[in-house]
Amino acid sequence: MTDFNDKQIEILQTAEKLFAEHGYDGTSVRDIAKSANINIAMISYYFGSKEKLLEALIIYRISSMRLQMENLYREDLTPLEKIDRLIELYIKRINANKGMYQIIHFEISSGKRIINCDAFNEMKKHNLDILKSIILEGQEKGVFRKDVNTILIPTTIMGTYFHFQMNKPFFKEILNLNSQEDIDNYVTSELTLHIKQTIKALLTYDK
Amino acid sequence: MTDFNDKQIEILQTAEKLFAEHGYDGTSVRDIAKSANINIAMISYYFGSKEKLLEALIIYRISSMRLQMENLYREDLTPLEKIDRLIELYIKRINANKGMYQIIHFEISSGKRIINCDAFNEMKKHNLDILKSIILEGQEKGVFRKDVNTILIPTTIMGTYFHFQMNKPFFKEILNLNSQEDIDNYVTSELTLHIKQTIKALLTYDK
DNA sequence: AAACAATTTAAACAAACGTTTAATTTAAAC
DNA sequence: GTTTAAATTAAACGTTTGTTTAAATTGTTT
Repeated sequence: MTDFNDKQIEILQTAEKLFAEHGYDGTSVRDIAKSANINIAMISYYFGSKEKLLEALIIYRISSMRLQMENLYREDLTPLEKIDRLIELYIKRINANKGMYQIIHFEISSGKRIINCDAFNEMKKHNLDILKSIILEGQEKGVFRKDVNTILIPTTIMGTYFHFQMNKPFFKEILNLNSQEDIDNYVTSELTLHIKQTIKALLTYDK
Repeated sequence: MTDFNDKQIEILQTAEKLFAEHGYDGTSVRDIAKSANINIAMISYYFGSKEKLLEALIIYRISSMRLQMENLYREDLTPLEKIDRLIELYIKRINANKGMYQIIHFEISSGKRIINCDAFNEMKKHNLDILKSIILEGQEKGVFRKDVNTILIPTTIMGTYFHFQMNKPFFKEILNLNSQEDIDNYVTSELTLHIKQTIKALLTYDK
């Protein structure tokens, strides 16, 4: 089911790029074909339809998006250090799958297109469980406060990241970030720091 | 420039709803015409084109989106209380303009469509200035820490809110929120609390 | 080399798209 | 009541959309 040949993968990657840039509806199969240097009919030939191409793309990407968090859970780190590492992993993964997230978020939030987000939800649940266990560990050790809404912590981490990316033009202006490289640097330094600082403050703050 | 008659406003509101639900490209002028019970030609007649309709919509909405933050700045509250009020104002306004934000975010982040987001950026700058003065006041009073990235605080507030809304299906499932009413209640209680708690922790936490 | 299936192509398909036209109805002014 | 402008309509415009066809090419097997 998830075995695609080189040609199919090339189409999937091209589609991913264009869907992320211009949206699903904003991208025509001719755009994809031209960008991938293939004939239009090849999309129907390999995937059946444009909609099935989107489904295939989501399956193709999500299956390889699982976080390598299991080892983190077992590592010999303090709860605070684990939170730091967790945030780094989150950002690293989103950065590596920026396009896919852009697509999924729009298609899910629009709610119109019926896409199989079960795999996506399962992944989120799994990540949430790992976070829960880390926080519980911190709470038992008396380092973390107990009245935090654990479920909303990944939301704050990812929300901050995405909202920054969404308002790139604004931040480019007020932070004098002229190139994409400047932005990437700001993300991996300042933004990551801000998120770490925020979550750690939330977890350890005592009123 | 910003004076629309009743018919135009009806079209604008219908377009706002559909654009927010299905995206700009996902909505046809025929969809809008049918939903607003008008003839297709009326859109060209009143606005010139579909793209100009979008521009008119953004002008129409953004001009009435200014926050009533000026009074907040002058009110006799502690910096912490002002932060609380600020967050409430943020969420209240986003809730009232949910559709517009959905549209703007997608169109801006896609970057393809050239829309006049100057007014939008000006508004954000203005809100940022008010936040800066509140934080400065808190810092001078010794209540707030001084090594926070003020610029990214609205990003965390709004990002958390939007990322929650984007993942509604996921939260519906794990939080047993069955109706839209349940979700709205969760937003105004739990989610708002979480955001307040997070920002206050970030501002007052001392390492 | 012949036969076969898999791949790739150009061309055509009907449907939907945004927009325009020209005719008609409604409203206002005189 | 006639005239003039604004509002509204159905129909058509030329493109672009996703998809299919049938022929041509390539690769593999015998």
